[in-house]
Formats: sequence, structure tokens, C-alpha cells
Amino acid sequence: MALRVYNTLTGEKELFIPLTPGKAGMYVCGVTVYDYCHIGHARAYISFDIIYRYLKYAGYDVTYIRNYTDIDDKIIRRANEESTDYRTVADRYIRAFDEDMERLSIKKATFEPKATDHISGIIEIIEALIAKDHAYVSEGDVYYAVETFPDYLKLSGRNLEEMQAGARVEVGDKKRHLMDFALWKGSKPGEPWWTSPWGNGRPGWHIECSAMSMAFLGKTFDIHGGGKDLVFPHHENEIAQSEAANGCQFVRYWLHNGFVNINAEKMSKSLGNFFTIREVLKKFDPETLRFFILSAHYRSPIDFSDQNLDEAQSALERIYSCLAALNEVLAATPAANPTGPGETLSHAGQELREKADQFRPRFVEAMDDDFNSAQALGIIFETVRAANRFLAGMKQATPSVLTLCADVHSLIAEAGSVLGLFNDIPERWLKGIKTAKAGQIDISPDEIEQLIVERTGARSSKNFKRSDEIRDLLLEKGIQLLDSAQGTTWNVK
RNA sequence: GGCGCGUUAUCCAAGAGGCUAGGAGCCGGUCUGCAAAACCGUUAACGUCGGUUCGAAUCCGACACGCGCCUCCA
Repeated sequence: MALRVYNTLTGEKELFIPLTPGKAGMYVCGVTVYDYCHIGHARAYISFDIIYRYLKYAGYDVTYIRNYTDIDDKIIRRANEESTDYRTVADRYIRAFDEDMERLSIKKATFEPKATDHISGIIEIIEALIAKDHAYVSEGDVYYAVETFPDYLKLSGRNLEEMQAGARVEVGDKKRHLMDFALWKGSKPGEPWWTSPWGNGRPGWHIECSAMSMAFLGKTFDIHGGGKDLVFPHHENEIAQSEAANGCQFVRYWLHNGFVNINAEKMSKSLGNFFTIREVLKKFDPETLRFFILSAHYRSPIDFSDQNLDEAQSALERIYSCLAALNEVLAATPAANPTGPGETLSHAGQELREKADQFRPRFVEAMDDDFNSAQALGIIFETVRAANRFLAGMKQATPSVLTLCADVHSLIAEAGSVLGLFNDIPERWLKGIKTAKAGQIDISPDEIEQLIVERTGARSSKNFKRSDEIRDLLLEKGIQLLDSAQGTTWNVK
């Protein structure tokens, strides 16, 4: 059992060896709080949520940092549009972010610092960079001189000359090199500011992550994560700042999640093709969204569509139904049975026993392989199928049957605790899915119930013409009838 | 233009030299008055052209197509 992670820095899957045995330090770039989060954010934080959960599951003592960027051009612009201050805007969207994360069962990080609480740390790093001639003051701004850092662009594998050739950045006379980036921005009238050795101003975007990660995790730490779009320039600049200031390696493993696409195009604010988490959760259950995201590997692009979410929901229903069925067996008082301890399981039972025994090693193997959640789900489904097959042929809830059912149930739940799935009571979740859909139809549950009573009457008097009429009528309205020995229930199609 | 990634059956999606991934669907079965639902079973694939190898979805090369980054982005 050995965890391997794909490191953007080397372009390879590497054995994960933490700086301090048994511990893991992890920093993930948080959001800039100027608007509601979209599905792309959901993916990033769900991806790192399972990485965090799995590291803990694997026995590491994890310190996880996820920041809020609460000072930035966009926040200021938004505040100006609303004739309010930046703090009001930032606090509102921090709250919104927290709500969204909670609904998606994304665990709180160990620390969730705000950039504005780390201004002094930011200033210290900038001073160190200036002292070492890696940064220079220019008209109240401070810039990082990229040419002074030979390793610049080692993460994204580019070189400065080519970047300049294709650059779309405007050359400002304040900068010595057009790739130089701001560490500190002198404040313009009406902007929030903090005092600094270079006059009143505010930090540039990249420096805050260097300051916050260092404050909580030290000069060198294990894992730094974020979306693929942060590789350049954000993470590249973080490396330049931190390694130049500290004179040592910044991060050992760089992990980047893939994008959420809409029709094979990146979902982004600038393209305008995004859905907020809140919008999507009006239509789909949070676990369905999580399941959908985990059904692909975290580094691959994933295409967001209603159809794909629908499929995720049916798949999740399959697992929840199996858990519900296992619960039913476990809840039933075992009949006084004559079978002694020497009883043997059916053939299907032995197969399920085998699946159960292999479950944990296979799950760990999948997750050890760069957090392969899609494969982990496959293992769960194989177990579900074996369990269903076993339950279908089960005659009596003997002690060994109950043990088997309990084992399978707890193994699936254990995997669920790492994946952040199956948090609900199966019966309640399944019912919730049904009632959520009921909001989308134009017939009241009372009317449906009435028709079901009429149909049941027709059926018992063998008036199948009328009973089928009712069934078709309801089907037209999107209501599917479910006949069983216990009576008729309904479902929204 | 530079750099990087991808192309797996009808669709979604793992796998990375020989070992049934998985889900949805199709088809068949169990159940049912008949259906539906549920469950069981079954099916099929590795972009193109070359190369390496006893053996290639998997490694190497070329090509085609798609996407991303190079500006704020998760």
C-alpha cells in the first residue's frame, strides 16, 4: 500500500513521501469572494475534499489550508457597483461559499485564512524579496523581477522568450520586464489600503498564498493544489516568491484538478457558460452532483449536462437501494432459526463474501493510484451487484447471513466516508429524490392517491381496462405507478 | 506562433504490455392480470497509419480531430 500522486512539477506519478513521516501539509487555493461559486469551483473543492479525506483515511495527520481571497480588483469593482465597501461584498460571498461547501458535504479545512488577516506576513516576504534584489519598488508599487529567478516557469514548462513572443500583456513603464508581476499595489483614490514601507496600498494576488501557506505550513510543505488554470501564472509566481525569499523548495507535490466543460468547452465566468452551485442544487441533489464529479478522475475534463447528472442520479440510486435492502434484512428480527454456527452460505453468498474480503484492499489500491475515485466507484458497484444477487436468492436471515450483510453495508459506508457519499439514511435519501421530483409536476399527490385507490378497486374487480386507463393517464403526467405485494406507490419519471 | 493534454463500444467512464472495470442503454429472464419499477443475465471498444515486441488500448513515431494554458480564472 503506497500512495502515488501525479505531480505537475515533474509530470509523473510519484510515490507520496511526506516531509515529516505520518504528517501531511496541504494548501489549496480558495476562491476570490466576489460572486457565487459555479460548478467548476464545486469540482475543485470536491476533488481536494476527497484527497484530504483519503490522506486522513490512510493515516496521515493532515493540516489542510484553504484560503479566501478577500481583497482583489473584482471585489473592489463589485463594491463600487453596489456603492458599498469591499468588506461587505467579501463577507457576503464568504458566507455563500461556506453554505455551498456545506451543502456539498465538503469538509472544513483545518484553517481557512483570509488574505487581509495576513498583511503583515505579506509585507515581510516582500521586504525579504526586495532585500535580496528579487523585487523592486516602482512608483508606489512593488514588482517581482522574474529574470532574477532562474527557475521561473519550471512548473508550467515554458520559457520567458516564448512567453514574450505570444504575450498579450501590455507593457507598462512601471515594470522592468513585461512578465514582472505586482507584489504590492499602491492604492488609488477610493480603494481600500493598508500601510506599508512603500506607502499605502494592498497586496497583489499571488503573494497572499505564499504568506498564508508559510504561516501555517512552514517554508516547505507537501501538497499544493488548485485548478489547472492556476498553474500559470498563479502557482508559478508563488514558487518564484517563496523560493526566492526562503532559499528552499516551496512545495513537494503540485496537484491540479481538471476543468468542468459545457459542450466540451471550459466553463468560466469570462465565457459566461457557467452554472452556479445554487442553481444546480435546485434541480439536483447535492450527492448526485458529488457523485457525478467523482465518476471521472479528478485530472480529466468532465462534461456537465443534465443528462450526465441524470445518469449520476440513477447510478447513485442503485447504490442507495442496495444499502436500503441490506438495512431491511438487518432490521428484521432474525427468526428463531435452527441453523447452527456450522451453516454454510449459498453460492451467491460465498461470492459476496469474497467481494467483501477483497473490498478494502481494492478500494485502497484504487485510491492510492492518484485518488482514482472512478475506479473506486466501480468496485462499489461490483459489490452492489453481488449483494443484490445474494439478497434475491436469500431464504433465511441466519447469523452468517446477517454478519455478511452487516459487513457489506459497513464496507460501502466506509468507502462512502472517504468519497463523501452515502451520508444520508438510504430510505430517506430515496424518498427525498422522489419528493424533489414531485415539485416538477402539475398534479397534486392527493389526486394521485385518489386515482390509485380507484385503480386498486378496478383491479380487484378485474376491470383491467379502467385500471390501465388510469395508469396511462398518470403516466402522461409523468407519474409512474409501482405495483408491489404491499400495494401501489408512485414515482415521478 | 509556443507549450501541454486528450481521442476507449450507442452514450458516460476506469484501465496503461498478456488478467471480466463500472454505470446508462439495447436484448433476454425473474416478478406481474398485462405492464412499469426493481433485480438477475447478456452484448459490444480501444482515432488513423507505421514501428518495437512472442504478444500493443497500453510503449515509440507520424498524421487527423478535439481541448486547454500563454490575460482574470477552480
